Amino acid sequence: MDNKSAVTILASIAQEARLDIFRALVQAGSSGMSAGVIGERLGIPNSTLSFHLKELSYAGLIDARQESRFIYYSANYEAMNNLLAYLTENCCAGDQTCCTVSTCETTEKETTS
Amino acid sequence: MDNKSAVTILASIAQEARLDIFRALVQAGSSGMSAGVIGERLGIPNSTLSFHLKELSYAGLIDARQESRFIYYSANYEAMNNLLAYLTENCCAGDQTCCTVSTCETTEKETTS
DNA sequence: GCTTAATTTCTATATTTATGGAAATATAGA
DNA sequence: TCTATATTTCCATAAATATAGAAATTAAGC
Repeated sequence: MDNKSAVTILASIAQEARLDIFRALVQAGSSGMSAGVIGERLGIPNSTLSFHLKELSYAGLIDARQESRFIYYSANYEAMNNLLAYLTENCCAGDQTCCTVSTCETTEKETTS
Repeated sequence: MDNKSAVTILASIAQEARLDIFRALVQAGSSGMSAGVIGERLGIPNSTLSFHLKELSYAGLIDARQESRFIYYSANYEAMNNLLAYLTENCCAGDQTCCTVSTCETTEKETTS
């Protein structure tokens, strides 16, 4: 993760509608939600929603897959984790007890050991 | 944490110079850095730096304290943690093994149990 | 109260971003 | 191919944001 990528990702969720969309997808899990359902649920007009979905996709924070006539959008958890790791990198002057980098893996599951 | 607060915080670091500033302060620890040192280290003109520091302060992501003739800025780790928790809230449709919310406490230290 | 140094405010300009209606473009079933 | 539905693109407009020089302010030491 570099500065520019992080800024692109952060800008993609630094907007009320897009933050709502992203959080809904984070909570929806890997199956995601269709554009129509997202728009209906959050009360966002088609064209506006499409614009915002494109922003989030471009940043790499969400994925899209076509299924029948619908396009399903889902959170890219790996991208989210990379961003959080970048923000907290070398946190607190190396004090290990200060920062714990978050993890949120979909493919490989971790034990809390 | 609500949508608007999160957007304000995210917008405050969704900018190249400000992200650099914030990450430098995250890494600097609670002692922080003076405005002059930040500006010199990152090559940012006075007025531009002042503008960006104000944005970060307004969002609540950094704190300022006067010390002699200098103003020291430091990361507000609690605000950062709250943001990260908001982003990952109820992650992955309740799958506990998917998301682990990050923590980065300065005052109360956690054991990794 | 004067001087020096650190930081902020003022100002103007350039750039980017958000919005939503209308039209266009897919997609799949009949 | 025709039709219905889902989604995107086009477009114009409004609003917010980034930049940095110059001037102003603040704070400390003498």
